[in-house]
Amino acid sequence: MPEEEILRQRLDKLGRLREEEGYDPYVHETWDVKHTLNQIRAEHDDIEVDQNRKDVELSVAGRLMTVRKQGKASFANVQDETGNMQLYFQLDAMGEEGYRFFKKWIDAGDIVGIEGHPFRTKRGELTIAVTRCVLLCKAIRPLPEKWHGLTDMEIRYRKRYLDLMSNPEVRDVFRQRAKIVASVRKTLEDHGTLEVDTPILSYLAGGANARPFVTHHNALDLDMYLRIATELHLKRLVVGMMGRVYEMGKNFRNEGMDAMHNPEFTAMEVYWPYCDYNDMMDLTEEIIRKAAMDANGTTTVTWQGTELDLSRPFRRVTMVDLVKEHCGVDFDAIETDAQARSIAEGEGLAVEGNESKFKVLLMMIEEFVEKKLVQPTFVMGHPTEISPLSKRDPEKPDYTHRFELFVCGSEVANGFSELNDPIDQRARFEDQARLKAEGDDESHPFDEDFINAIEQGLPPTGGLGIGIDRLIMFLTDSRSIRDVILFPTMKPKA
RNA sequence: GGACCGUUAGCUCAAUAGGCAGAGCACCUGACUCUUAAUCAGGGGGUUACAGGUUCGAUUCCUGUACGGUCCA
Repeated sequence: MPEEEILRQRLDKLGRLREEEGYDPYVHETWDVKHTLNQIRAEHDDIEVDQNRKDVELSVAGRLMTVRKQGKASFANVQDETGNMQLYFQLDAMGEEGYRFFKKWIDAGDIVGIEGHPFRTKRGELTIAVTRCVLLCKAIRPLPEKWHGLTDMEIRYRKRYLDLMSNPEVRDVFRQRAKIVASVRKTLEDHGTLEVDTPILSYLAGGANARPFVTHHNALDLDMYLRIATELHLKRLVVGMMGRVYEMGKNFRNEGMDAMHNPEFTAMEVYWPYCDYNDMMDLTEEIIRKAAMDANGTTTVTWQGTELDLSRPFRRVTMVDLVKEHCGVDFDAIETDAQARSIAEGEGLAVEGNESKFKVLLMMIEEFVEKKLVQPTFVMGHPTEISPLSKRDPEKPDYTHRFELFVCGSEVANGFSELNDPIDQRARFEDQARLKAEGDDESHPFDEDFINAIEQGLPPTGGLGIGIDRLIMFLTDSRSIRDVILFPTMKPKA
């Protein structure tokens, strides 16, 4: 049946309901919901077969998902946000008029208010024996198939409301998401960290190496950017003596989409003055462990068949040591860039042009190591060249006190001791500007006011960013980032 | 960006060595006072994603496009 035909039929029925009964299903504003369905299931589990507790008055509301109409007695299943329950409609209990109205006008997909008593059928199912059924809202589009649910991934993402109503387990993922987010906030706040809001719309998109989305402010006649990170604003707050601060919110990066990337995603960034990257690694572990406990009640996680043990300390190992371990190459012994390039080529890596040895080190990590980091692993010691905001390792100034956390081959967190030497910071930005001039559109922009801020004096500070969507993916065993974002970015269909 | 796969009724899926496009759910009519994927009887519902090509004939074969999925970069 064409969709318009279904709509036409339902609109026709709606018209007849208004005409013949003088009943408008869209005028209702409230229903006194006294019980949720799960609550009833828990409280009246002791009712025996064939027993009807007429002394108990129930009042619930929800969407009818299946309807089994018979002559003078019918059944249906109603769903609310906690679960679903069978309803028993019986002429004798509802009265002639109430039963007739139900049978003639109420259909699967409609929203109803129900009053009745708990009882258990001969087949043993806890059921509400309906005394009153009020049509609170009429649906004029059909439900997805009741047995298989909605399986078409495209429709599930584009019309999430259909996915949520017909696949209850999807709602559980987003409940877990809320628990994880709350848990992260609680952990941070337990450590005296203040939640703040910094601009999403900004005239400079810094704090990470990524291409921003560009928009335009008409009144100012100014191109503006959606933020790619919160870092530079949060560190200004530390300069301003706000102490420990964090922000959890959306970042936007103008890049490809796949199972791990959505153009808009949720990140949490936190900055603690007088702490370093080791403290941030400790904090990362604490946040993740507590989130797992709060969401799942355990620190053992299975993601797509791989068991992850979050209870043990996460391994901490430098990039140089990882390349030594996985490729047998000692970068500390490499003198020149050319030497590094030829070694990488010997390992089968296509190195083009004049990559520095530090860029080659990064490429080797990405190519040969990252995928193998299944259990949570802090990769440390990133080259200064690729870390324009990180403090140098005083022992090895070409490297920084930085880490990234990898889980199942994916980056979940990134943190470092913050660079607070304003002279060095200016030089790093100048390097980035040079890269930009050479055509690198992911180079970090030069932010003069940020330099001014740290010229005022940024205390020694540890900073950390966590990819919240990815963390949620691992804790909810979700294959794609789209499964943990309610309305993922989709290309328009037509 | 590349490779592969998918797109048939609102939903879940069939079908043809190239020959009238089918089922279940949902929808409409009727029967039924313990059903639960209710059942029974009847009915309506299709530009087979879109655009071309080959052919007497294309949903099926070919080319392209769109959207989606999986893997790779």
